[in-house]
Amino acid sequence: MGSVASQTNSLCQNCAAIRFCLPVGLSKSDLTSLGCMISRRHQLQRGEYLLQRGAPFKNFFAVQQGSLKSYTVNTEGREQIWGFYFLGELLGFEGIDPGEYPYTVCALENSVICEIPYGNLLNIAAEIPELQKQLLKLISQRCVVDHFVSRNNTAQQRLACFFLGLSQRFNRHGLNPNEFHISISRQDIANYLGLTVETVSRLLGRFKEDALLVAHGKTIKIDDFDQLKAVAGI
Amino acid sequence: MGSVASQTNSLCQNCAAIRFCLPVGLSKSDLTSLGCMISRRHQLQRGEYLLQRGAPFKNFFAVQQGSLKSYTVNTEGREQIWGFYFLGELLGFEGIDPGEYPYTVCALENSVICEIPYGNLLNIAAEIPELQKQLLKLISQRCVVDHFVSRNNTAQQRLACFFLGLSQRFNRHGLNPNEFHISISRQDIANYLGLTVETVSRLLGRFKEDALLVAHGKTIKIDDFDQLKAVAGI
DNA sequence: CGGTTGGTTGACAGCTGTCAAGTCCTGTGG
DNA sequence: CCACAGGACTTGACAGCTGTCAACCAACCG
Repeated sequence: MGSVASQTNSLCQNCAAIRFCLPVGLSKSDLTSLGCMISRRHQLQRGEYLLQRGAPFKNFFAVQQGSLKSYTVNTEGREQIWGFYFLGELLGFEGIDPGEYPYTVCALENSVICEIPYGNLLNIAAEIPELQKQLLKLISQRCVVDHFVSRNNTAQQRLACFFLGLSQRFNRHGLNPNEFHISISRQDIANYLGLTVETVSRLLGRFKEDALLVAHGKTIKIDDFDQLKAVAGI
Repeated sequence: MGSVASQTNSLCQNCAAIRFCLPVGLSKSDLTSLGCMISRRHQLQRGEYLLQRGAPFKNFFAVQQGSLKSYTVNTEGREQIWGFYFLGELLGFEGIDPGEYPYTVCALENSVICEIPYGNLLNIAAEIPELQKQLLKLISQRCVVDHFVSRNNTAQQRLACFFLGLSQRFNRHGLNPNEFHISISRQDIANYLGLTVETVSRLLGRFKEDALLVAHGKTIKIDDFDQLKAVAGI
């Protein structure tokens, strides 16, 4: 797990996520204060860990580049994925109450992650109303994201919901909502949705047949949004 | 939907949830400030609505008595339950980002709910560090609660997880973790877990046979915690 | 007492998981 | 550039869990 000593005062100003991460609505001086909050930036290779389940809660993290997944392992040794994290998204706050992180987090691709000490963030958020608002907004957003796929849905509905949710998130980030690249394996998709790889694979085949979307490797191209929504049941 | 004009200055001081709701760690004067935040208290009969999906986000809510469920209805007319809310638990923050509540909330039994205008709460939280901390802690708690049951689990694992989670929450509230009363119907349990009533009913029968727990109507009595955890796979 | 709602139990079908084999992709090393 | 190895992904056969449909029982209430 690498890290870089950096000129923290410009960390946020030059970030690609400035329009939707924590800095939304901040003045230039407030932005500098926030940048100074960032205690370090983790540079992770694919498969490297940002944190381990049970580690004492100290920091929030924000994705500056790349993507991550969080997961736990149950007694049977099965991985259970909580969520995926993309550019500008926050993670770690589920550790506040228990005082330790409830999940392990690892990089899906080469990634850069900002580490923000929680205590400092609280202090500065109390002084900058816009930051406080945005902090809560991002947490709220995350809660909705993780409810987007319901346990009630059939396999087909879940998978459709999953892609619609991704599309929505990427769109928010200024990316193309119709075609995007994810570093998530079929296994991880299946796991996140509570399905098996085989089921996911079969459904992707069916989605392609029905001209809903094409998953070519890690590239997703949504061909028929309305139909996909219909299939998703939303 | 009824409401009571009230002496807001003492609202929090006499509440049964004072030790785990928002007031944790507050001085008496801070407590009064918080109490004054409460714009009204909703008194709901069973089945009455606190809010409807799509209503503009304005307030947080805290459960002062009773219990609630939040849910959406999909295009097929199927109810999809997001969560249940008990004494001292917060709800509504999922509306922050979208600017509207993403779910309908209705009372599972006769309940009393504190309404806390979001803007005011932010202002006061910025001034009272303990309140800010507790606010985030409660939100964090909720995020973990709703991840307690994984989509990966089998029906049996989900149901076991569900009761373990309830037990943990009630324990936190100073109630008996081994035997408790819930106002949740079998249908709502099934729905929350992504199962059918029939499956839940059958599993409850099996749990009883295996001496794990007895569900007599709405009363849950956990007989063998370790075994139940083993079944839950946690 | 009867009607209604909620809960339980049974029979059966179908979706999805399991197991297995085969194919594609990617990175590595010659 | 090619060959190869290993993993990721796809496809098929089959079984079993869970959903669906139906009937029945229990509790509650007018």
